[in-house]
Amino acid sequence: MPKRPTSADVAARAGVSRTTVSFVLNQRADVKIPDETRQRVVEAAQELGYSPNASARRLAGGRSHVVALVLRQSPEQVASDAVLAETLRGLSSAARAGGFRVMVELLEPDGADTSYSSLLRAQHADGLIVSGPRSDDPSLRELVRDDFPVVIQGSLADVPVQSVDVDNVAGARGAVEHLLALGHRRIACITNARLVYTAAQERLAGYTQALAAAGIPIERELIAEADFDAPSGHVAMAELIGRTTFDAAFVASDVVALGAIGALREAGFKVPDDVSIVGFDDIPLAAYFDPPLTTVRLPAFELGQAAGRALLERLADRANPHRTLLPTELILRGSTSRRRA
Amino acid sequence: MPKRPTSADVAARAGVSRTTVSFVLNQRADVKIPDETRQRVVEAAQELGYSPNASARRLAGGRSHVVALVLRQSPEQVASDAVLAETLRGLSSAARAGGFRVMVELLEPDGADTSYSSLLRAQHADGLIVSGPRSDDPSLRELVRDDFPVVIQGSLADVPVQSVDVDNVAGARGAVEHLLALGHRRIACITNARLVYTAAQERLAGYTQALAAAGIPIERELIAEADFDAPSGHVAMAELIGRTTFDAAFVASDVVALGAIGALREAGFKVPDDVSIVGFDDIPLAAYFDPPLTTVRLPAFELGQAAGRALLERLADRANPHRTLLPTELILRGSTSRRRA
DNA sequence: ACGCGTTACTGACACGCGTTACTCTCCCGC
DNA sequence: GCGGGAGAGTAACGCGTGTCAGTAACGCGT
Repeated sequence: MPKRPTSADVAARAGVSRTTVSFVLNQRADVKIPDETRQRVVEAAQELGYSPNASARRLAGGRSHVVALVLRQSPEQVASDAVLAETLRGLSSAARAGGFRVMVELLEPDGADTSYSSLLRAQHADGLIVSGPRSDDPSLRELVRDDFPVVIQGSLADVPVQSVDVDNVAGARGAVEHLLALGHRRIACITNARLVYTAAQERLAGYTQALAAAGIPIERELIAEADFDAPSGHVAMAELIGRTTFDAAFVASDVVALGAIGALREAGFKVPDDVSIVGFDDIPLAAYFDPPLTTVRLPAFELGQAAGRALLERLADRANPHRTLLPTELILRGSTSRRRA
Repeated sequence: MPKRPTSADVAARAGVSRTTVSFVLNQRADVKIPDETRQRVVEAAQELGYSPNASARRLAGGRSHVVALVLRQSPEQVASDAVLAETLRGLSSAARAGGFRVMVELLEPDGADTSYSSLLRAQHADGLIVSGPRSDDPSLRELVRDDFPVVIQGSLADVPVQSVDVDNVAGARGAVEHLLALGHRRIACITNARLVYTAAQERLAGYTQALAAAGIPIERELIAEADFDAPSGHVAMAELIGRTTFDAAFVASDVVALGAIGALREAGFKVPDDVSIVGFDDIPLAAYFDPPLTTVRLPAFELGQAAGRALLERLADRANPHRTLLPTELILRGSTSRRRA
């Protein structure tokens, strides 16, 4: 491994001082450097293959130019999170645009491993994006209290912190309204996760709002909880089938919906002829389910990007909205049809 | 944001020198410090909520204790890479065990954006794991030439660098042998990606090896190329159907297989009655396809972990094998059946 | 000749830590 | 009484950069 050149090497080669090198390479507008000198420095740096040492830069500058994405989810959840990759892409894109790099911190589930706060305290990162937070996360509250730059991806009602999320309520409401418009009246709901997760609560709220607006009473027995993955969707749907009847279901996650559709098939129901299904997320495979899944598109890339931008603005001390909600879009495919006469 | 305490603050509070603080907190075995003093320092650090500044540490120590994962894939590829999350988890787990953190660098596709080499040159990271490399990547060759710590996840024939991968050839061969054992003789193959990707080449090689071993000639028209996602699988299968006949197919990716199954369904073929299908990857949803997909399990978590470990060993200058191949496992589900008499 | 402003730079410090070489004290053996 | 060694700890340097205060040279008006 060859010794890396330092700014002093560049300075020597260009015949100027280290300070000048710094000025030139950082393009400081408030210092006048003639083009001729500037040129010499740039060339010298080029020839030596110089790139400034990140650590030294951070130490001197006080900022790391790194943002960290903290994933506060269980392994199963991460594994079945079909949109994580897209979100990460969005975040990465936003970070890059601001000259930041991205770190990822995967936490062990319900571990006392709240070590991620050390990311900030050790200045490993300048800011954090916390995904899938639980309200019972003490170190998150602590960070917020100490006014560290944190953006939550998701929502957390009672913590005063900036957050970015998709409009789960409106998305779910739209999905159910679609089913209503098709003439369905007995509409079941399978949540995407247990109701300790706010996203699950919100999507359920969208469901109840839509029904309420249509003057349809909410029936407890039409609602079942799933838990992120397809197996839980299978179980939930099997329960519903054994418990009551319905001619449509809003399943608040495509992955869960796939499991649910399997249960329907096993019970002899056809989708959408016997039961219409609307999912949520629009994972890439949803269009290839059998039947192709009507679902609510979650703008995953944009979500990551919005979170990144929000954090960067926070870091730049610019005022910005406390909460950003991204719109969803209903994607019509083959898993819903008009209620049979 | 409160001012963070430094080691000098801890030293003052404990009534010792900064050096002693450093010795104690780094648990240096070669320096004798009485327990009583040690205790005082630890307490002082605790009370102040001290955590050492990562940048300063790196600068002084010369190592960043960060590894970076470079994803050299197109957005579509990343989005449909169902195992990325798992791989990341594995890498993260290995890194954490070694006291490292993980950075992620998503590259724009075929961009001249080879900036990731700056990750190392700027000492942002101590080592790199490059996923999905293309052989035509100049900056990768450059890094290898300069002897930077790089581990490739995947394979790259003519670049002398350490690599970790799943045994694609054996996995594919096993899949096809399974089809042969069921009595199938006309077996089609749809690749998981274009053949510029080595993984696609290898899986295809497994297919041809299995056929060759069974004394079955390879027919060009039984082979079609897909491109990571379900739509491409749909197209590829439609082409095959229009071109020839077969009673089984090895589809070298579950995601692609889902698209392929859709095409079969549209053409009026039943899986597995008319055509048996074996996939590859065992994505979490594979068990919930209709029919549940027989496939080759790719140990994604272990792959990430192995890559992380390999890199860490490299960084510790320990000798280690040049190439690690992880075994796959054939998962039998419902998409394959014995050939009809 | 002198003051003054401008241009084009540079010297030196700060950032927070790891680490080497060194000091000081105390005690032990002779 | 004195050399020597172990124990306990420290001063000081170096890592590579950003940045402020400062300076030398020069032009220009009077």
